[in-house]
Amino acid sequence: MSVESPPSLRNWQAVQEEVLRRIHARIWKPGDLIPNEADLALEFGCARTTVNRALRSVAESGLLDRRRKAGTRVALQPVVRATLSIPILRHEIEARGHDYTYRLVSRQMLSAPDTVAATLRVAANSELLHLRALHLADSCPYVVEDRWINPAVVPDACEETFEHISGNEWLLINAPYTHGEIALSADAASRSEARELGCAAGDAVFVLDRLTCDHAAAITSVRLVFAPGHRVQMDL
Amino acid sequence: MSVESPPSLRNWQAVQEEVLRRIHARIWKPGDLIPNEADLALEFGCARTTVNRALRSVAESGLLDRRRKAGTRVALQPVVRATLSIPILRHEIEARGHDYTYRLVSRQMLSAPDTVAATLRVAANSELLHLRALHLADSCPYVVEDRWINPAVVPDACEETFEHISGNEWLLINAPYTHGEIALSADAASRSEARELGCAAGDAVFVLDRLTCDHAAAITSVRLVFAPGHRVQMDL
DNA sequence: CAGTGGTCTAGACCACGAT
DNA sequence: TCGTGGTCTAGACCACTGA
Repeated sequence: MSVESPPSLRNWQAVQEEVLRRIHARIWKPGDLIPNEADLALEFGCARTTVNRALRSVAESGLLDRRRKAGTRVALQPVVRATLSIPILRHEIEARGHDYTYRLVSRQMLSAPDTVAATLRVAANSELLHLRALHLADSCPYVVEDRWINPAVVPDACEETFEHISGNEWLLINAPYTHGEIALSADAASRSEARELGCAAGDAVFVLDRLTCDHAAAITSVRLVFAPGHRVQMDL
Repeated sequence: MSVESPPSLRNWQAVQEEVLRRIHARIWKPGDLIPNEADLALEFGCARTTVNRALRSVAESGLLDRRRKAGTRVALQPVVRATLSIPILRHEIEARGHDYTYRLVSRQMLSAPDTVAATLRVAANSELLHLRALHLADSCPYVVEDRWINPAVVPDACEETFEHISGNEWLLINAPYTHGEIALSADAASRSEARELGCAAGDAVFVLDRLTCDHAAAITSVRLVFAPGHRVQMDL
């Protein structure tokens, strides 16, 4: 008597695909309440756990809204989420098939300028380690790295010359962080950046500012200024 | 006789925290092989499933490398991953506490220029719907939207005037996609962009190019040119 | 081949939160 | 209050892949 008895979907990926198909085919429309996990498990012929895994995965991608008791709804306005992978600069350059060169421009202990002190949440005029370096791809300037390191958090950094390894790479290996912030923007190249990157002052450059922290303490802040034409790619 | 009997970690978040703590405290160093799931389950006093959930979660964040038979290792060079949320422009502006205004600049069926045809993977000279619009925050230009829509995939778009709803919002609601690509870059504002954004030609502007597809078919490509000073923020 | 992670199951209890 | 998703469990089988 049953109207249908489709082949069982026995793994969570198959369930996920079917769910995506239904959303996509508008069988479940934006805003619609979809059946609960137990019912879907019955329909699909699998355990509720499996349905849960599939729905959780779809929800993480933003297409479903799930709330206890309220049930699961197709998202009304799916928020586009894209994951940006930011490899170590050397790897990024080598992965593009270029030769990587690193050149340290300067390394000094400096009294923190106000803006930097505020960003790193240290007292004004604290002594910080400042690095400026250039990363090159096939001998062409690729990015300028301008970095402040908080020696109170990573004292070992003061022992490192940074002549043969970049702050970027050294810190990623030696200073695990718990959280941080990234900001992307476009800016006009300053005179010094232009000189280092081999472009004209005022040229539009892609800028990445990053702050990484270990619990409450700021480890380092960095400003990466990429040569004109740089693109960051992501998949949806 | 047992050397230790720490309180059980009974949920996967607690296990995850302990794992992160050990990585962070260098108890498990980069490159180290960590105990297998069964052993950890024993140690933590929970089911292997729970350990699996925790380790999978940490691995997704990039701090662990997991391979069958080879076991789980602390990542040698953790790749930084950050998730970028790209809301509907109207929501983005309203979320910042500004009044949102939308202004359609032009809407025409046009023969696809070569570069656009290549991007959307349609025949050269195909008829495409082209939109150009301005999104304003508190009456200040915020972003220029320049969009090409493939009517073969979303025929309904031809019925829409786009005078009161942006392509950005209409498509997100009416044209579910399966995948896509995003590219971020910095560019110099063109003469027309500068006029529309109220800045000077050549000013550095942040640009987001996006292509969204439904299976094999390209739905739309869009170029968003943000007013100077725009920043995109992400958390780590 | 054998050890590891990947997954499924059936059942259970719990936390949240809409009503 | 009580239905829903969130999670844990113990056990099982499987897929991959290093040795």
